Amino acid sequence: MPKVSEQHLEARKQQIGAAAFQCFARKGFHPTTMQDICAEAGLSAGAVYRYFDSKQAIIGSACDVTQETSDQELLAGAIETTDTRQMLQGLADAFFSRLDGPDATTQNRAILQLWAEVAVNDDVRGSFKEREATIADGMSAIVVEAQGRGDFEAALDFQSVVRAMFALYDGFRLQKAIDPSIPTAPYVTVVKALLTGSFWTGVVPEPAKA
Amino acid sequence: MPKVSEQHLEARKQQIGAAAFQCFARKGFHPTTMQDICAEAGLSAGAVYRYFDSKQAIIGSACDVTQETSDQELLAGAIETTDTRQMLQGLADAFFSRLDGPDATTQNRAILQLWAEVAVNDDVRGSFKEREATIADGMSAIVVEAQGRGDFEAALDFQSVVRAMFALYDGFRLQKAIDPSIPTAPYVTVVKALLTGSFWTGVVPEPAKA
Amino acid sequence: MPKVSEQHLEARKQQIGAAAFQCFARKGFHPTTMQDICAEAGLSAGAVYRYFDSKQAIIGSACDVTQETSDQELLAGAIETTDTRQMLQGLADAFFSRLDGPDATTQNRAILQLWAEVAVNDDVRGSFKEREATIADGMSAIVVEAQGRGDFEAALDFQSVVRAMFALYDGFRLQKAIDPSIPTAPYVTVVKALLTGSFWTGVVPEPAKA
Amino acid sequence: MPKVSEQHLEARKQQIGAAAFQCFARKGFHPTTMQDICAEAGLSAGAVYRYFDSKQAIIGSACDVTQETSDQELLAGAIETTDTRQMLQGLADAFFSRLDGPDATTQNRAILQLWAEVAVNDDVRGSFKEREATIADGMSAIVVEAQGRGDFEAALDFQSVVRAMFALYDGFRLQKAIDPSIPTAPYVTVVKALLTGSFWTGVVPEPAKA
DNA sequence: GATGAATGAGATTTCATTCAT
DNA sequence: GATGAATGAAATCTCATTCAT
Repeated sequence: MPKVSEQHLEARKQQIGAAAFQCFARKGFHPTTMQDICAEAGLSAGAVYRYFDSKQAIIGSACDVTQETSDQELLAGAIETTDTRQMLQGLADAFFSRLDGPDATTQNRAILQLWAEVAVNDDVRGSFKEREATIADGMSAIVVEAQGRGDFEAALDFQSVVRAMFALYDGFRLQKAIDPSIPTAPYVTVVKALLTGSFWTGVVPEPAKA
Repeated sequence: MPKVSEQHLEARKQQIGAAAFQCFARKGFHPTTMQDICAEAGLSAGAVYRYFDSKQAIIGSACDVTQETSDQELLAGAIETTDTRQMLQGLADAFFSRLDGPDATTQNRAILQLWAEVAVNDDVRGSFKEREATIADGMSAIVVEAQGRGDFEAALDFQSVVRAMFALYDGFRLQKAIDPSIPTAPYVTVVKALLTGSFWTGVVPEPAKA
Repeated sequence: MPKVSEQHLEARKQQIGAAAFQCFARKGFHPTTMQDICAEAGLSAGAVYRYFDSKQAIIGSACDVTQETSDQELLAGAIETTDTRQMLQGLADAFFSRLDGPDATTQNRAILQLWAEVAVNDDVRGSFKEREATIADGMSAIVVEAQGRGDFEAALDFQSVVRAMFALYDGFRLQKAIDPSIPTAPYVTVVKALLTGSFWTGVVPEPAKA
Repeated sequence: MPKVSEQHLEARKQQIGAAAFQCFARKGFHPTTMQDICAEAGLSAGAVYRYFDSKQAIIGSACDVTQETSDQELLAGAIETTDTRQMLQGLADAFFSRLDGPDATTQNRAILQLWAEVAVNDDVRGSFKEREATIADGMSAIVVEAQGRGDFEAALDFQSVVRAMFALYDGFRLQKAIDPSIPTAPYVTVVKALLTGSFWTGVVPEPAKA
């Protein structure tokens, strides 16, 4: 009966992964002990090791899980919208709404751990960059499109524009990880204003090349 | 002659702190062993423990050192400029130039470690938040001023504006920590464009409530 | 089946405690290393720490174990005897016979370590005094009884009489700890003589208050 | 000028020895660190090592110092008294008065440490036994004399009698080390009573072999 | 002679991992 | 499949001792 086994195996991995995730968000990867994970998962050490080869493997798995996989879908939906402003606002709402969920703080803190690990651990950096690249590609397409439509200044490096969008998201996530009481809504308003031209209300000089 | 001793003590602390900083940027706080730090500092374990009570103390010290203290000066200089655009551009140049220094990558990676630790370790969170608050206050003054001058949309929550500025900085730092080859200049151009109204070139709707 | 586990746990604690006891008697508490104890117990460091939280805990446990618990029974038996002389002789035989057992020297040396520790370590002093008090109470009852019967000089402070009895026991134990070859029997004879009036054979003056 | 040097050297040794003694009484030999001793003596580590080769040497020296050297004189004085009772009372007063001096507790606790060490450390055992033997010899002479005079039961093993006297002294010292509040006077009364026949007031049987 | 910074061996303790049951 | 006792390498930290100044 490989089906049952398969399912069971997947379920257990899930269970252990979720437990580990909690622990990691709470204490960080390295201070978390296997005992912590076992206790959180309600399993014995032996059991955990049946499903994961090592603590590193659990960390690796947690790193993979950490990044939302639905990013793609959000982007795919967005690109069909041809009104740039509307699309940006939709995207912003979609992305930032994830920072207000019930376990957003857990998520955010775990992601901080992930970033720190990625900066330092070659094993997880690879897949991290890959995933980032995928989303970045999706965003790039959107940015280029908007530039084509004449909504974003065409002279700007589109990759840097994508980076700025990422930064506005991740940088805020960082702040909420450290202080979860920060309200999301007014921040999103500012982000929308920045991206859609209602932030700066002063004089705008003639384009560089006049 | 306590002067000599005092100076020596400070110098050694500096030396050990710098060594630890390197290690932390390279491996993270917890995977770094005292041996690593001793080797990097060229000292024996006993010597290191004459200057720091524990590894935790070294981490704490590194966390304090990590944040640039010159932020204040930059802001102090900026607030005297009354041309908002010019001021923002100056600020952006000043801040972002720090991400291209010779050991910027070390700095950036160490800061990732710091963020991760702050999210998880009450002992370092306190002083971290304090320092952040100080800078945030400086920025707030600038933002409020700019809103007063009619350069930033007055309806925007000024705290959120500050957060967005932080995010644009820290979020990019995160990216450079993970991939140091990213060029800073085009990103700074985008940031300036965002903040000074030359990013969005499409139609700008009438203010929400006209 | 918690029974097995419970029993196992107790057995292991016993085993480790006994091993530690040997080591302590051989080298003293502080010069004994955990390695010594592990080796004596035939266990790894990790195993030992599953049953005791720290070396201090092992010392504490050894201190508790060190004092014979059967003292009470001896005294309980004694108090039923109404012939003071016979009772004292029985008690002396019972107590001192313990100084000639196979591992009496180990015991004696361990007790020296205990005394030294008690004088210096608040943590173990408490329970030590408690246990001593219990035995002292038992002895006191006997002494008061004997005074009531007119066998011991009534004017003597009964607590000091008890102390003298303790001293005759512990002081000899001290000697045997240092030189185990000292024979017990002639010493016991002297003790009996002292307590039952056949030691001093010279003139006895009239009682103080004549 | 060897004289000055000699004197200086002796003075420093004294100073260090006294400091060490305090520390030992307070914490025991092994938990006492060289730093403790240096601090107590008001000297640097280097200075201490100029006068003592090692910590062991300091312990050894402390062990030598610990035992009162005036024992001999007391005994020498005593043996000239021909009234056994008077002599015993004088001896008891002389010896026990030492347990009430200002730093008697320090002394007592240090001696506990010494005993524990002697039981365990061959290096100090030798000189300890020697010194004990000297005093024991002095006491033996007194006891034999008293037996000759018909004051102590002649059938008793004189060495065991000496041991009993030691025990009454050391055993009480042990008690005072642990609880310094115990009063000495009533105890001495009991000791005198035991040794001079006024303790047991009941019927005394005929000598074993009549 | 004196200092006290430095050494480095060694002590205690933890924890990822294994394996007999 | 699951358990959890056992392992032992490795980490943090201490402290007796030395030696340049």
